[in-house]
Amino acid sequence: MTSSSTTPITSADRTFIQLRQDIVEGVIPAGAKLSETELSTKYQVSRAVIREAINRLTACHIVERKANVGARVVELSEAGLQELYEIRESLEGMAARLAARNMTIVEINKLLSLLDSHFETVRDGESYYQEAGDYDFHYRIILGSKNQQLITLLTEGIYHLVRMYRVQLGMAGPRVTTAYAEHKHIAQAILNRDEELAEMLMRRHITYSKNTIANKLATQP
Amino acid sequence: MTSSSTTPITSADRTFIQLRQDIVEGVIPAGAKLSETELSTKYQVSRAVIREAINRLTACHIVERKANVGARVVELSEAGLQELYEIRESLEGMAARLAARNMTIVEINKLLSLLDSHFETVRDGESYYQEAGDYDFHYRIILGSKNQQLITLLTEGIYHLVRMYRVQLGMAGPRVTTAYAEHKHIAQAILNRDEELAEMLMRRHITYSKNTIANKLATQP
DNA sequence: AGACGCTATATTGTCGACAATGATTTGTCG
DNA sequence: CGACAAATCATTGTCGACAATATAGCGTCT
Repeated sequence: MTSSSTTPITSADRTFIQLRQDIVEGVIPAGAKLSETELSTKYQVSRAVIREAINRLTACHIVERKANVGARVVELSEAGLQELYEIRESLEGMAARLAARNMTIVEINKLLSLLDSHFETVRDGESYYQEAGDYDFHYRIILGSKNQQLITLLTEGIYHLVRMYRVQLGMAGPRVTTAYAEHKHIAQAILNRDEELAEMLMRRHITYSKNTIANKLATQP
Repeated sequence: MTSSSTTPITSADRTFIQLRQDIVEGVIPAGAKLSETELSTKYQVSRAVIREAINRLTACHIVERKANVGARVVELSEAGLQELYEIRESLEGMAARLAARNMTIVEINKLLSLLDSHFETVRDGESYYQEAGDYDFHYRIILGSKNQQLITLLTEGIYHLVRMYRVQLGMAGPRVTTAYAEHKHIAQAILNRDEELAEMLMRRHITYSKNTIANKLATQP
């Protein structure tokens, strides 16, 4: 996290974040219709701020809106997951490449020590790693790219959709330790300033990750 | 193009498209402040629809908004161009890869004949190619990826920013014919279903394109 | 004279009401 | 009895007014 404490000032910000969280966490289920009046009473704000929140959600591709009809939460599908992860592969691969180019030494060292601390939790058998740890790792590499547009595109846009898939499919499983090794390799490539390798490893890492989730989706849709 | 003629029904749609065009074309200059009241009188609509239009523009990264302060058109900079084209390289590279995988034979044939028609205009010395022709080519490959999220991300989001850079720097020059050859090679790779090569060629093509624009920006900022 | 604090002003954020559009229900006709 | 059409209803789109916040200008104090 950067030290810029971006406290949500405006009411629309709070509602947007709240709504997004409720959708990602599944409190509002996938495919549900978002009635503006209903939500305005539920969240105790005017319809205008609900409207703005919904508009921002559509920008993240978390909800879809049709003119004069209304907005619905997106449906989670095999095809959608495939598409999303193709984009992730592309974008985060580039992020890894740029991180290998632009991350400072101290940032890389912090990344490595982060992985070390992860290793301990993994060895202790806690599956804590999956959610927060994985997020931390990818987040730091994205920031390390120093590409502001890429950063906002991923962190504000795509990542919440990714989280939505993960949360609503109840991710867990044997992939944890494997992912740790892959993270380690990526960090090593970044340390070596090997852009090519960093990108390739990240792309493969994400492809593997996609297959894991796709299996979950196939077995328990 | 799909046959779905998405006629902008709502007033906010029209205003959004109009505003976006005015910004991209430079009628509203880069860095300008967007006063809501001012624009509402200028475009003869309520402040609410101007607000919604501006919100959509921020989603495209064409304008930036600060809470309780206002919205400004983004500034065009060397760094911004760099960032934008790194994203383009990544995303359109992936699009080319997916196009090689998913485009139908008839789509590929149409792409090739499109290039043939382009060749004639190039040989006749018309620089028409640069704007519309280049756009057509990339657009078809993006659609050919069959990845809906990628399609909207590029066509609704990033491409308008790219166009803004191009338009406001007055693109033209000797790159035209070179780009044609690159396009030809990419199409050939797609025809051969060579995903790897298609992605690589597209990435290089975009890198070259970036350098051309960067030179313009360096000489006549 | 310079800096700090306060007030005035302009702009954005929020709200409730009205208008327009789409969906539903009901009634009539074949 | 089924299907089509018209009217009713609910929901979204749009608007003007009010409240909250930031900026700018002025005055005062050190």
